[in-house]
Amino acid sequence: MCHNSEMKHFSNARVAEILNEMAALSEMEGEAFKPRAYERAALSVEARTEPLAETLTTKGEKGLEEIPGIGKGIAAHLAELFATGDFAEHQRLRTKIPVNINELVAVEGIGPKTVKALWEKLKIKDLDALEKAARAGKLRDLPGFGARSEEKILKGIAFRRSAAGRLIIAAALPVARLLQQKIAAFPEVEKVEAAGSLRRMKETVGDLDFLVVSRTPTKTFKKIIAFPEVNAVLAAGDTKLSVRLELGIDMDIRAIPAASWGAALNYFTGSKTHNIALRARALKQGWSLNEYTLFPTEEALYKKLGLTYIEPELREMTGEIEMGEKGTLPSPIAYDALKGDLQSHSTWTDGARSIEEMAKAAHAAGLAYIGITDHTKGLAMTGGMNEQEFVEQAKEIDILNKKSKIKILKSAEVNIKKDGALDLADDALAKLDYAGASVHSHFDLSVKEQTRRLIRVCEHPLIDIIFHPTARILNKRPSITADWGEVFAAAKETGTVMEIDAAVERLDLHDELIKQAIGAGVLLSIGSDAHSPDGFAALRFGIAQARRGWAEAKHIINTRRVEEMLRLLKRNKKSTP
DNA sequence: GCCGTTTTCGGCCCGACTGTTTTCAGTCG
Repeated sequence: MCHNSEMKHFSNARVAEILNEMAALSEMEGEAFKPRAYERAALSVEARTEPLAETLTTKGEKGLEEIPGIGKGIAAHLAELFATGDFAEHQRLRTKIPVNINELVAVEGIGPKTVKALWEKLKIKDLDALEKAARAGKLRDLPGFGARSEEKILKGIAFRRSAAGRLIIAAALPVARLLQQKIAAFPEVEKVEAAGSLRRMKETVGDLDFLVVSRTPTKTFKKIIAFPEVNAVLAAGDTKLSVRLELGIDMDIRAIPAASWGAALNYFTGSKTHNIALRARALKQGWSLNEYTLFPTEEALYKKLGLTYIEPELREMTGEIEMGEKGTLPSPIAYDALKGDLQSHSTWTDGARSIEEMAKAAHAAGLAYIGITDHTKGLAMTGGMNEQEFVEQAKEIDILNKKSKIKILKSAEVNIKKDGALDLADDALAKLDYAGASVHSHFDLSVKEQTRRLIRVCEHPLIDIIFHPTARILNKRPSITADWGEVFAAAKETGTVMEIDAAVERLDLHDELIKQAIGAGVLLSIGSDAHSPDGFAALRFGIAQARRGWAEAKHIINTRRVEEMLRLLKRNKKSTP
């Protein structure tokens, strides 16, 4: 039995990391099914809001077993982890191959088998050693490796490094909220807020910036230092505390007087270039703006500057000041504006839950309709469906729609082949309520080929939406390169909708391209890309990205009721003369 | 290692693509 006081601290994110490491380790062992089991468990843990430590304390191992993907085996491992700081099976496998697996497999194109070979033949443990070996041309001696593999790996490392130290917003936000709650609960604390890129809902954040109004700041700092989430103290003064979080990023906390809350919040929210422009504007008006200027609210600050209030997501110096001056800023889409979700998956392919369960979860998330967009046959890895299977799925959806509280739409995520052709026959596409298509391979075609490929999809009369258009994976795979001006022009011309995929590791389209697409007159959709009921929570991040791209509700088709949304789709429009 | 209104044991893992290969291993969502 473990008692709470003796329990080691592990956040859900950290547990998920360890489970993913177990997946890789058992993959190296040549296990066929265990890796998938560990991966599923990791996904499940990552998506959970309640800390596992709490589940374990209140409900014991049985409570852990209730989590989908966690059974007796993993529950026992986790109980051991929380009690002792590690578990025997993990230690046993790690001793065999003592390398930084998560760091290595994060490089695109490197998987567990490669990691194993790298360790056994070259004793490569981490990214630095891998880079050195690749530069020295040592990798090409390994079986199955050549000069091109080295090149590819070096490219992967470079991309990985350029992203290092930044967390995707979905990983940072829950921890920030938790820390905020804990600090807010201190009796001497009057106010606490997270500022910085997190408040601007940037796709990745490099650190957390907190502002706090406290009667006894040093006392507050002391208590923060004692948080289990804090790994090390970098600096601790009277007004500023800087710590390294277990999360892998730093956190700065600044104690400020309540009277300058607005100015400080504004200053520490950024962006830097936005702030510089505000300060220059103040100087022009004959006064000086800094974080200590006496503005209790941001609203008062913007008003004094002669600007309409500018939402944090818009503060990236892309014209917001000029428009704030003229009062022509867009009203960004509200966080509760979506009436439906247009991309989700079920057990028919790689989703974790049935259509019925996904529909129920979408309803619980406040949606009125949901599109089921399971994969097509070309993506065999996901169990992609053929034409006949779509017919069968349609029957199930018809039956569910008779009793479902929300409208379930028949759709598909059709795979786009190298040349822009699709892997599902037109007559199958015609039977759907709408169809989306997306790129899952051939990421590095030339700009010309990639552009032509996407335009060809736009020109298909039965593809209504292009899902995750750039195919990027945050911190892992760069966007495909295409002439987006040309692609958006074709989308506008053909009435093809571009998606903002809200999946936390995608956020695709991203802010800049969203703005460009809107400028080109293209309509957008926001899709959760949910593979489980938890997946709908991601919609929030898609909306944030839309706001950062200056999208208003009118630009996003699924802010409309289902009939109205469907009328906007290419397939339901009368052909223009 | 998980899961079960077809199963508490035997299913799960489907195939395209890449880079290296003369027949295949590894990655990917």
